[in-house]
Order: sequence, then C-alpha cells, then structure tokens
Amino acid sequence: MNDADIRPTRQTRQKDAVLRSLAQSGRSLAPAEILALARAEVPTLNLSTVYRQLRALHEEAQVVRVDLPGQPARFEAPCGHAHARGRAAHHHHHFHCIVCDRVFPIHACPGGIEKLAPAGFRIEQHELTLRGRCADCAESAGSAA
Amino acid sequence: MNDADIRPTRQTRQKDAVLRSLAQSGRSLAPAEILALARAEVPTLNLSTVYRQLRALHEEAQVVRVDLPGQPARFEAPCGHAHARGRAAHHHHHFHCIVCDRVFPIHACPGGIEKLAPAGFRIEQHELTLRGRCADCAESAGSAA
DNA sequence: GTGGATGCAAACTCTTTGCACCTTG
DNA sequence: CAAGGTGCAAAGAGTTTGCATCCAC
Repeated sequence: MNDADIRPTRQTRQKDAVLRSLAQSGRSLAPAEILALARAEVPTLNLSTVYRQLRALHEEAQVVRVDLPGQPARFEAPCGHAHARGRAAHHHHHFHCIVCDRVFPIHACPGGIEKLAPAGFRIEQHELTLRGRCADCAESAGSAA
Repeated sequence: MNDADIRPTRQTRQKDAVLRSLAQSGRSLAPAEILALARAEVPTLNLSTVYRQLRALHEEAQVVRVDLPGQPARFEAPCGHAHARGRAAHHHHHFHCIVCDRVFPIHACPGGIEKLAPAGFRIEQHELTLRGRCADCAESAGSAA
C-alpha cells in the first residue's frame, strides 16, 4: 500500500481526450460514447485504449464507474469534493429515471444496512439504485400516466 | 392483453429441469449454473435451451430475473407466496458474496428509502445489493485475510 | 534511450439466432 | 402430424489481452 509502487501515469493526448469528454459531457458515458466524443480530439483513438484508460483512471479515482443493474458500465467524472489523487470516491448511490434514462447521484444513504444480513454474513459494501421519475419527468408527466 | 394469443408452452424435460434446479437451489443462479445443475437430470441439455427457457419462463412470471450491478443476469424461482401463474414476485434484495460469487436473497429492507430522493423526484422502485462474505466464506476465511 | 502507452487484431464472456432434427400434444 | 422445442454452431455485443510500434519522460 505504498505510494512508491504506484507508477505515475503518463500524460497522453488519449488520456486527456477521455477525461475531457467525461468532464464536458456532465453525465455518465458508455465507453463507446467516450470513444466517439474523444475522437474529435484524437481521431486515431482506439476503443481498447479507452477501456485501458478508464481502468487506469478508475484506479486513480479520476473517473467513477457507474454500474446500474442490467446495464453495461458507464463512467463519469468524479463529482463534488473528490481529492486530486484521492483513492476513494465519495460514497453515493444513483437514481435512474425510467423516463429520460438519466442517472443522478444520491448523496444520502439509508441507515441500518448492516442489520439486513443473515447471521454469519459479513457486509462490506452496498449499492442502492433508486428508480422512478426525476423532477423534470415527474413534473412534465403530471398526473398523466 | 388477451390470454388467447398466449400459446401454452409445452412441457419438456428441459423446462422441468430448469425449473427444478432453480426451485431446489433456493438462490439466484446464472444460466451456466442452471445448466450444470439441470444436466444432472437432462445430460444433453444445452445452454441455448436454458436461455430460451429462461426467457419464456420469465415472460410467464415463473422465474424472476435478478440483475446485479456490473454482473451478468441471474434467475431465481419466485419466492415465498408466489401465485401459481402470479405475475408479481415478492419484493426482496440480494447479497452477493465477493468470495464464492453466489447470490442470496435478503428478505429485509432498510427504511426511509423514500426520503433519499431529492425534491421533486418520485421513487417507484429500488434495488439494494449487499456485497461481502457469505456465512460459508466468512467462516472459512476466519480471521485471516 | 527506455518503459509505459497505443493501435490493431484476436480472444473471451455472455447471450442470441439460424437451421435441421426431434418431441409434445 | 404439425407446431413448437432442442442441440449445435455460428454470430453478435461488450470487454480484455498479446504484441509490435510509438512516444512521453
């Protein structure tokens, strides 16, 4: 767990393009979407490189991986008060709008999670996905179905 | 929405084996696991058939699809007081063992979920995934890492 | 100059599909 | 007997990896 064995990752145009795409989009992107966006900057960019960069950046906590049930992984820029080279991203959950399909961070957490496990089970982590209508969609839908 | 256009699905040994495997395991199974178990009954059973049966059975609400974040789909028998041809399965969550990769049902739910949504958001559903060590793995690991 | 990063293609995992054959009703 | 189900193989998405080349440091 020493910093010494963490080799500094090089600054490349590819890495830059990936990060910039995520930062500018302001939402969660699938690797293929990132590729498309980043290619505007680096036309030769390859999908493998996107995946490799995403993994590396994720380990450095420079991007956040968003796994929603039944969906391929997406990635987003770390929100709010993430530390520069911090290793742990702020714990949060997600709200998935069933109408507009957007994903919103939920910076809250229900209590008593530890009590849910059966005897002998040891909980080390949990993930909560809320699904429903976001403010925009709940409003525009109004009383209509 | 007419029952008339729903053709009765045939009774085959394969279908039976899939259902029996799910019922007897008491937990969520990946298609490959189902294949392995069901082959004890029908040795020639094929993965494609498992997938096809799972899809059909899911449409008939005879099996429940379990999607955990970042993982391939699993399936389980409708738990508890599910009606014979009932369509709604009992609400519950899942515990995913990070050691043996098995998934167990959690028949409990943290309170106050509704309060987690930002103003204007309407929660219609939620999914909670617990991750850690199941009783077996927590025990065998003991105090060792 | 050296080692990490990249691009390309092949491999892998999970899931679906085409098709000939078999089975249920 | 006909319609639907099955097995096998091949095809498809999504993701990872081997390897020669390239480039950041």
